[in-house]
Amino acid sequence: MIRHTFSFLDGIGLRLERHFWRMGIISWQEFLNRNFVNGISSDKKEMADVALSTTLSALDGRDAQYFSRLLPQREQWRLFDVFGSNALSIDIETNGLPEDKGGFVTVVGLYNGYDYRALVKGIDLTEGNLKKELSGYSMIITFYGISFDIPFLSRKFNSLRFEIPHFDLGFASKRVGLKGGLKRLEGELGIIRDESVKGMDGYDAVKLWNLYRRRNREDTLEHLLKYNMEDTKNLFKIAEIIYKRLKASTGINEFISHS
DNA sequence: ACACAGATCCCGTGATCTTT
DNA sequence: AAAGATCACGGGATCTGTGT
Repeated sequence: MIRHTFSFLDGIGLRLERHFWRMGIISWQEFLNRNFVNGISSDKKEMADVALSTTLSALDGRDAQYFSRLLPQREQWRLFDVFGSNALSIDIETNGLPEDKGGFVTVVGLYNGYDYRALVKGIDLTEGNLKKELSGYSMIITFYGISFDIPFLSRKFNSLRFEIPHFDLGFASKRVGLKGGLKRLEGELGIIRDESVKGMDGYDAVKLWNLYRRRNREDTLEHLLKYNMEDTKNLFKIAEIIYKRLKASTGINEFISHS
């Protein structure tokens, strides 16, 4: 989808982008091949050509940081086809308190499509380990992580940087007409939760953590991790679905030759 | 070369939503 | 309860294409 995207260019919005598609300009290369493009002046065309060739080489180099700055948050989903194969879903649990009242991260769940990893406070949740686990990935997937998980982590672990594209399924799902939180979304998309964590929510995770700390019971921690794992893994499945729907909603599919 | 009309972008503001 | 992005909405600014 990123190769069909023009709306990051100066003075090009979503409308002009669609206009290009209608005229048969559906990729950067086709834009570059033309000397004139209906809808923009030749001055603008030249500027766009320069910008596009820079972007083209950034794509060749799979420069995730470049693209995270290029696209506004709400359009970062367009990078999923290029960076999704090297993406990491993130879901944190906390002790439930506001940060200025002693709130802290208890669990950071990470899933790259193959392996699930959980860093647990008091065991292996350290800034260094987090950095190690995050490094090398090109995209992060969260559910409203933009307003919760990522700022929370950033403030607790000062040196962490999330300078890669962020596919936030909370806002994305809303855009394709799906309402509600993660659990409800799973239900609507037919994603089944494991019996042991069915009906649980974030507050249950808080209670499980407190139980684990007070009674030091390993099985409560395992239960908490199981819950977090379901959340984290499901983000990946949902990302695939939402990406397809978002792409379809742009109308681009009508202009891509079916072969 | 110039002016106009319509298209499009862009920048507030305030309300809304979900996360633990 | 706090944070952050988005949406809807509207008005102002800018650009494009057309006609004279």
